[in-house]
Amino acid sequence: MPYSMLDIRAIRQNPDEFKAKLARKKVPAEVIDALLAADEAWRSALAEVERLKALRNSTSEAIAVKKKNKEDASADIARMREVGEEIKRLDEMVREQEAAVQEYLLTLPNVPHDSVPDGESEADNPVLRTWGEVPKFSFEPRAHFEIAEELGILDTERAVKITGSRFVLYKGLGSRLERALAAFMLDLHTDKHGYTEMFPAFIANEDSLIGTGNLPKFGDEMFKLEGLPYYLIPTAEVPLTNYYRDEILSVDQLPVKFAGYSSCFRSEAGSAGKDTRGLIRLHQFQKVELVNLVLPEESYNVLEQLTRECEAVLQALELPYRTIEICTGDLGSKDAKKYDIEVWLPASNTYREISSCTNFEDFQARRANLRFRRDDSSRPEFAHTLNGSGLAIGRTVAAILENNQEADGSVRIPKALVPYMGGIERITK
RNA sequence: GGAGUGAUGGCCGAGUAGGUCGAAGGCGCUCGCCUGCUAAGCGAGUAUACGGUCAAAAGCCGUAUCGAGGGUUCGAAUCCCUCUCACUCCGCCA
Repeated sequence: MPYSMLDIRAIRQNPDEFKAKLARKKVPAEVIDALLAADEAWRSALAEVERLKALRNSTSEAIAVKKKNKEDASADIARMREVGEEIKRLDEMVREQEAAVQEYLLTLPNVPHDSVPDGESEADNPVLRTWGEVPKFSFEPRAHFEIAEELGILDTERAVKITGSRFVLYKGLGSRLERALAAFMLDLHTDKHGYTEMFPAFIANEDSLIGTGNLPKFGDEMFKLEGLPYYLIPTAEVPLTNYYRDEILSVDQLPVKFAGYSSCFRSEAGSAGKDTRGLIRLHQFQKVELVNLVLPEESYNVLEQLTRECEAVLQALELPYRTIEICTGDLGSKDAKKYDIEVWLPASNTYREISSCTNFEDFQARRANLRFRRDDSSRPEFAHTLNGSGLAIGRTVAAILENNQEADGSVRIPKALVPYMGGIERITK
């Protein structure tokens, strides 16, 4: 039952190593000490209550024998009645201590991989590679939301009326473009990269969200259904990673490669005032997400491969991008190592995140109890999980509109997408 | 939403007047034997988690687990309560 993101036994054996590694994620050493103290208290209470339970079990057997032989067992029964009370009391203590240990383990962040560069913030993320030519315009490039409104393919005002701010409504060829991108990305990943297409429910339960690491810490980043233990998924990562939760896979089932299309819902708590216009930051956006479940020894190779698979989408769409490596100061709580892919957005004259590719190692697998067996006689091991956006569709739309805009306000459809647009090569007024 | 039935190990499936049941039996699987291929046959083995022991693994010891949680009891797969899920029928519905 004890799910944990970190291996408590490993922490017991090498507390200093964990303190040092977690210090890179700004976890004070005292937290590890407190965890170990709670763990010690839990284990000693557990040892005591198990000793009493063993006594009760053996005595109960003796009572059964005595009764069968018509002997008097009342002294044993009276004694066990007291032992039972003591067990009840100690069980309560064990429960409390175990909950305390779990609380620590569920809220501690993942350990960053040794290769992750040190850094304080996103400003310190090294650029790994840059692809494509940044377009030159003979005019002042306009923002995607201006282009889109003028072309009549996006209606933000009415979306606000219908729902509220940070929601949009695609219309006409805008809607078609969304649909075309989803289909194109899914086809690319299933046909070229060996993924299995998945279409999950957009609502997940609490166990699933604990499994991926969204709960208990990040509940306020999601929309919860009122009165129900359900949340709108913030990404298809949640259903896809939890697909094999509480299961033991055989080794020949690995690697698992799922490509899932879904809407993604985010409360965007704490982002007031940021990216308030356009398609960059919404409460709902669509995304094709890639999830990999792999052997531990392969996960870092797979991370490189996964990143290339996501980059392949931008290359096919002829959109300039760069790939950066996330430093310790910018690394997410769940992440062991992460690359971001950033697409060029001419209107803001900057690269903007359009995909994150992350290796969680066994962090999620522990929480989700997702294991595999190397062969029939070996013990189950935790798999490694990875995911990457391939890609966020709203931001891809924004990138196409801005990079492919023309002086007359029209927008070129990337060649690879034309078949998905029913042959339409250009969106005009 | 209404009525009913059910939930046991990888699968199927025994087991309710509480007692040595982690749980019969079968299937599957693994290893070995045997048969000049295959099939059949014979023998052995075949859950998970946690704690302890150990440098570690194996092994060994202990605890827990028969949908989940709680209760009764010296003792619960078996009795009681609550919940969840699945299936069937009715109603409703894209």
